[in-house]
Amino acid sequence: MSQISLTFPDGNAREFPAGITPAEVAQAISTSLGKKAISASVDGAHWDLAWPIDTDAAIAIHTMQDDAPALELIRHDFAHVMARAVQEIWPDTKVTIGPVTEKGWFYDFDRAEPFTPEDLGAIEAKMKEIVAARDPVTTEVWDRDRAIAHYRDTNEPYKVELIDRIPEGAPIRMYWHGDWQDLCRGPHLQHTGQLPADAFKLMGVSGAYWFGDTSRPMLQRIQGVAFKNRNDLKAHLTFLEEAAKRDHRRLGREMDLFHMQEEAPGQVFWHPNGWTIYTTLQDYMRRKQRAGGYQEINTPQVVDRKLWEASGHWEKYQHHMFIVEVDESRDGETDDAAVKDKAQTRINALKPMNCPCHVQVFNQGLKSYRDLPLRLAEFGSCARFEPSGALHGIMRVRGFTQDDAHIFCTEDQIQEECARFIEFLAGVYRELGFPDFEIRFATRPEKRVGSDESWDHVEGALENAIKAVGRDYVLEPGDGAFYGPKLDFYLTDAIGRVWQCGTFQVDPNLPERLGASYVAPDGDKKRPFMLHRAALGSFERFIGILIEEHSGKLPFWLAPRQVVVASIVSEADDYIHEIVAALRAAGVRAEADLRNEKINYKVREHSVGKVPAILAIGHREVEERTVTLRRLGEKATSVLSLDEAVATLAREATPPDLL
RNA sequence: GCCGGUAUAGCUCAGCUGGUAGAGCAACUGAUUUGUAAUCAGUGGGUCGGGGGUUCAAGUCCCUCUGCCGGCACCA
Repeated sequence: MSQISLTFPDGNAREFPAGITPAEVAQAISTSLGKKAISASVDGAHWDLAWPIDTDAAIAIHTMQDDAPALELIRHDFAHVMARAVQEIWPDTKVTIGPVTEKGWFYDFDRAEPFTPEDLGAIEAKMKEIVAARDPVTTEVWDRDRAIAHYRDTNEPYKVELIDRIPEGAPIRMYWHGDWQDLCRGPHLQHTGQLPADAFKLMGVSGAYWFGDTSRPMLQRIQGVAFKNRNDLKAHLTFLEEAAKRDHRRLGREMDLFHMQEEAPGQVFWHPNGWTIYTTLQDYMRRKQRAGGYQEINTPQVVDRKLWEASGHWEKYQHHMFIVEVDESRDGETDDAAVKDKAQTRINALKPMNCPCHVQVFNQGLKSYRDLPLRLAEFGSCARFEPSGALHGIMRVRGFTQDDAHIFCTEDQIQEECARFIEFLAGVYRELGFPDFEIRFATRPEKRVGSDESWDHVEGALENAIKAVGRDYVLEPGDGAFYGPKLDFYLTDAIGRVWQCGTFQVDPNLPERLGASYVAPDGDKKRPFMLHRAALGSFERFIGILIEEHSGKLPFWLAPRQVVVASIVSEADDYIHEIVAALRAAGVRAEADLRNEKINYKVREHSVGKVPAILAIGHREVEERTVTLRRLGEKATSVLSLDEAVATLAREATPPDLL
């Protein structure tokens, strides 16, 4: 038998007979490692202890101490244990796939009857039995025909499909957890008793399409989470509870920011507090854009279908548009049948995006190459008929306002404009408290318009721009629009969710369709490029992210209610009016709380309401012309003179770009 | 859009196998003038999401529509 050389993490190499398994390697190193081993890395691949190694390789033996492989095995084996439990309880259930997810796993099933939330308890109980049984996990490689025949016999059509998807030459592995058998690429633990029976939880049932294919019947997905021990599970469940407390939908109600209702699904009714955040943010963006060389415009909401036909949206995007039909004969308010016969209905659509309207502005008058780059910005209110299942608070809505702009420029100006925009966006994000963001670079898709030379040039411009400003990017090959590449900018919020906010798209197509042109130096008319870009994305989503990021405790300058001046005794009322007036004159959003309540009550109420500063005023403050300041979330208080307090708070109320 | 769940007072929720609705907080009224996360007492408040059906009787059972929640799909 031939020998192979295995190199360990410490750099030492040892000879072993070919076909040795990691289990045997671990045993050869020491009996205790042989007992503790759960899997291995072989040339970087996660390797089952039972798989033979046939060639020279770098090897590392993993134990439960190694978090990443341990968690992967735990979650993966739980997926199988759950599928086995389900099939033991409901033998008519067909199994499909069950991959590991970020905190656990899911497994999709095909069963006529829906799983109920109550069923989850029964499944969990059965899973614990399987763990307690300490059933061995074993594996074999089968040939394709045998595997297919097996799954035909056992009436598991999804597994047959899966085998068809396994590329020629790749091993088809069968695993057994006790007597229960599944097709799986592995690796796995050695027996079910290695699973922590007190560190998993089934989280729910939902629908899911087989490989995302909406034309197929829906499967039922059961999701679970699993950790190495009970404490980690508890920590995760606590984290979920905390996340729920900072949910913008909950805080939106508690802080009286906005509401939504049935008659306008996916659209926001902003209350005074919420609208204060919105306008403060908008004022900020307006100043930033002006400083960044943008000119602000405003364009119509309701636009005749003719424009959408010209832009291509009518053909490609109609299902997402709110269509408005207007009978123009209504003008005369007549009942005259003859007039009604002549009635003409006109079909309009609410704009789902601003770009076609911006081209109309560009097209007015004659543009020269000297006008380029021309940067037209609009806080553009858009309406999109998003599918009902996509709606989510104010993060995914049907009516929203973008901090949109379109830059009309020449091909040679794209790189410079892209770099400028990335710096602009980075500055905005930094000032808004998001110094870190991710750029995803989406390149040419299969179906596209334009020559390869043109794509080469434009993609190169974007890549150079990213490099020029010293940023990294994640490449998303083939994800660009059919007319040009794009950059998307992603923020991660305080609970780890990733949101797309900013975008930068290169578009030679729409200027072409809508006949935009400029006069070039040689006197010829040429097509400009159009760059679609947004930094915040939409005010609605961005405010939702801000709320969740800060658990409602917004930075002082953005807080809708900045200071409450609360009386301890009613003799302080006159002085409090004076304080409030002084703060307001200095640009601070201040209000008085003169109610006949104890200071404890007021402090609690305004703390719950996330007011960043409370000034408590009693006899002492009146006499000394001071204020006692208490910051949100802090127990300590500090005494300041009135002038000091106004100066300090006024400074804090100043937006970051004006400091 | 699809699968599942869900809808009771302003909010959070209770209401068992059908017998015409309750609590806490909030609101309102009164008393209390109070020193940093809930002062006390009293009062009012709900066609139980909409529509239809079964039944002597429906918040409760059935159908349907709508919204919301969790996923899937979508987010050129």
